[in-house]
Amino acid sequence: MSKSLNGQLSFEDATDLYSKFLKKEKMFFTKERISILKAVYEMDGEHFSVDEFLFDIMKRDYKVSRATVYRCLSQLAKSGVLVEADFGHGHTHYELVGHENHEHIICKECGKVIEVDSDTILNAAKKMAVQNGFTFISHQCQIHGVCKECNQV
Amino acid sequence: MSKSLNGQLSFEDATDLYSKFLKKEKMFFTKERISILKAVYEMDGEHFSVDEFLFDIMKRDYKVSRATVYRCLSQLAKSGVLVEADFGHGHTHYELVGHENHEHIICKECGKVIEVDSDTILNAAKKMAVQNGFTFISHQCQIHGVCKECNQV
DNA sequence: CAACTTAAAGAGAATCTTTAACTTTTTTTT
DNA sequence: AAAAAAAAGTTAAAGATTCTCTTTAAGTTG
Repeated sequence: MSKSLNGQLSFEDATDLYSKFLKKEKMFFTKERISILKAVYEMDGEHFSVDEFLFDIMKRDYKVSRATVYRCLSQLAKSGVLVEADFGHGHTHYELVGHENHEHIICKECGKVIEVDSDTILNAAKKMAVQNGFTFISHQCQIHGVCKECNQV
Repeated sequence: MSKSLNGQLSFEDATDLYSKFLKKEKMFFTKERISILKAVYEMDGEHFSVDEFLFDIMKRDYKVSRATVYRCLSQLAKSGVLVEADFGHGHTHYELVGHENHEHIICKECGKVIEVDSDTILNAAKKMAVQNGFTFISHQCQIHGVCKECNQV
């Protein structure tokens, strides 16, 4: 499976992963599901909430219902295309699998989220999982702090 | 500030932290707030949801309303007594500040959560924050996987 | 390809968690 | 003890997500 230059999962590979998942679950690759996967790739930014996604989907004139979006994004997460992330904002965020090892630094003041990579943390996480008898799927790390701008105020 | 043997914040220190926070915010240390702090220390297990907490509080015959519990737990988190954690179960969990550096390994199948310590991850998280211009407050790391029991099925 | 069977989409209600608004009670201050 | 302020209780509301039910679309079979 190839990765695009910036490390993010390519659309082709995503399609592949998703369709394999659907096949395994005896589900079908419907036109709505295709639309949603496409729309995911048309999102800008590293992560999005379901609401942001719905807003975007409306702009792009895809006609898919709220419930279907929820169902499909959850399937995409199970397929290994998306990762669910929680920044403590009261709702789930999704992001494309890609740089497998990125962490989020979240400003407690303004809510800003930036992403960083850490092989150290990824490897440590994998090791911990194995040591405790788990098969490793993914990890997420949120670092809470106060950003430079908010500190200056 | 002393820590108890297992590294967890002692009740006295917690009381101290909370009362300092309340003073700073010009709020008072009411009997309900005392009850809730006590009840937090009477919880068993490393982490609890608000619902589990409310259930426990009823068992122990503390008479505090749902809203007050929500308000107070949030204050305790701001005071540095509790830490908010999200395991993707749809609601917030709280846990006592203590082993500052523990991570959660969560089974995707059965939802079981176990805790592990990692200095490596803590230090890496601190370093990342500083490198990106943030003052470090805390970090949380969730490792998703499948536990031994679920893998055997 | 028409009839059948099954799955998925859509719509909206239901649920669950959390927050807000308002009223009553308790504290604090005078 | 009365007046003022804060917090607790209660209930309603909001927001996110899931569930249920009906309709529509997809595969399947004869």
